Amino acid sequence: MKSELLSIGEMAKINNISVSTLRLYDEIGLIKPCYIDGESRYRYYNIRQNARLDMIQYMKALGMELKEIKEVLESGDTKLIESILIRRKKQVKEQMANLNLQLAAISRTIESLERYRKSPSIGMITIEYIPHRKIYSVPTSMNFYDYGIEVYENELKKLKNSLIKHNLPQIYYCNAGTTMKKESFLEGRLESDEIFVLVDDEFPQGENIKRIESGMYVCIYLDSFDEEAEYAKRLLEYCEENNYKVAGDYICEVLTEFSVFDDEKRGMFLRLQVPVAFR
Amino acid sequence: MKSELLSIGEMAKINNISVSTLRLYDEIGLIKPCYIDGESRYRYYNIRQNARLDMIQYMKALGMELKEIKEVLESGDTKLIESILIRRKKQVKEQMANLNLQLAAISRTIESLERYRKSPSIGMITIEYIPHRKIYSVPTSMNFYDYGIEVYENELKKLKNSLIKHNLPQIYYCNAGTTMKKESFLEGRLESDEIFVLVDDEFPQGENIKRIESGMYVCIYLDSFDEEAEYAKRLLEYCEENNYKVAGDYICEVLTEFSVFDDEKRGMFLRLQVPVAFR
DNA sequence: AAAAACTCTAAAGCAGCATGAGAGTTTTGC
DNA sequence: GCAAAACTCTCATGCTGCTTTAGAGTTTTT
Repeated sequence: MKSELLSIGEMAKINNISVSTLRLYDEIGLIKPCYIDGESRYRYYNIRQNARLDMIQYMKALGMELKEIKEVLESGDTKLIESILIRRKKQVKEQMANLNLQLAAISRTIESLERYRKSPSIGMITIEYIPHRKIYSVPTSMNFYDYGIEVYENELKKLKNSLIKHNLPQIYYCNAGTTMKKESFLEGRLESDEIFVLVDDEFPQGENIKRIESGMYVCIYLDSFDEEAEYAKRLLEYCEENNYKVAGDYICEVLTEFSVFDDEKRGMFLRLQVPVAFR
Repeated sequence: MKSELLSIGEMAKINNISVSTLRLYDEIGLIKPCYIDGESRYRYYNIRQNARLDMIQYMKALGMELKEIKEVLESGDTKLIESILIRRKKQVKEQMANLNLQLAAISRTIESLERYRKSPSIGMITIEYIPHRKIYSVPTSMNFYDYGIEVYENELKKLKNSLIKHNLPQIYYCNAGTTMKKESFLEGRLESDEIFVLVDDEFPQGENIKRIESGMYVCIYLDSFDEEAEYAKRLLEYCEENNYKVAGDYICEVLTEFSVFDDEKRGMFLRLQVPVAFR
């Protein structure tokens, strides 16, 4: 080895990069060794080439693609770098916004799982204070109680498409639910009114956003949509027996939904609820 | 087509997903069509399978890998989801931290390019107020002025390795520089003292971090290290002629470095500077 | 001179799809 | 009832930025 020349291994070491990466860069023409042995085909670099390699690593750290880097290095045009960087800046900002949403969603999901484990048993009736919530909702176009799960799935799709159409994050999708007018509930008629997803404060304001007021709710827990009718009836009976006055619309809330046990049925944990006033 | 069954295209459409993605999911066993025609091999789905597909999309939105999703769906274990999510949460936080650094670096670079275009011509002497700066520096172990660019490159590598060793972001690497003691400068001896990178307020505090005070500086601009000696001499002469008292150490600052024009030499834009006091 | 360390080329693998070719199937419109 | 349009099939390839592996050859160290 000549004293001024660095073998590929040495070059890799002092630049904290792998040998194969250097070979790749050679191949695509990002940085070519300054000398290649005619017989052995061994690559040799000059320490001055560090400058270029630094530049490459710097641009990479800015999130530029190798192709872009090559283009810039070949064109020698700082305007080009700038336009790429400005574009990149936008990208990064978008990514950050997405990651923020993701983080919030992950936290919600973890909480949701925790809640699932600590939750009361099926059929249990509780009286709870529930803080206010925000929902993104669309009215149901068919009463899915009259039909099967297929219609419910359809309505759910409509909700999702509405989110997509309005360019809204779909990541809230896990905490869904439906509402029913107080009157329908009191008269024992099952008539769906709206379908919704719970959203948090980070969710952009908009037309389909509503607030559900905080308050005391009578709740019953169950784990399948199939039994909603029966449990809703029990809920109503309980209110009547105890003379609780139903003070608002009925909500069927999906607390946790992890379809992990079955291919076709939603594996759920539900809470039916009505706000009550005491007298 | 049977009325309850959805073709792959329909299934794709209502779920806002591509046909090829569905085929992929089938292949890897994430979600299998509920019926496959024996002759045509056409895939048919049931609308109930939306639940599972939703779950998949939700988990994907949380940043989980398809492999992990499959594992979870097969095991049916909520603990597994949770452990994956907790891991994922850390990842996301790291990514956000990185993106923040990236964003700052991109902004710095864009500014740097702007400055490059608006900068005074080579050899021009200016008297400027320069705000305070923070640097990450290591002492030079050899006086690179006595040797060639190779030794400078070596010192630069040491600086970089020091950053890596202390697990610090390397993204500041573009704005480097060197210092020289006031005494050396005044006596016309070129003796390197430290090599540094400029860092901003987001940079973690640590042992090698120093503050360079704000103040009035006499500066001279140039575009190659090779001429530093000559321009430093001019700078000194200028101070003497005008009776400016040198008030601190000499700094050679790399304002912009884009080695785009040449494979081997650092294509630079430099500002030599000394703080001065007026009397 | 043998052993250890290094380097070469060429190919495959990774994730999560997208795209395309060429052949077969189902639906639509008249 | 039949052609055309639309859809679907399988299989293969490509994308990014590398990493890994295999098998063969070269340098350096002992």
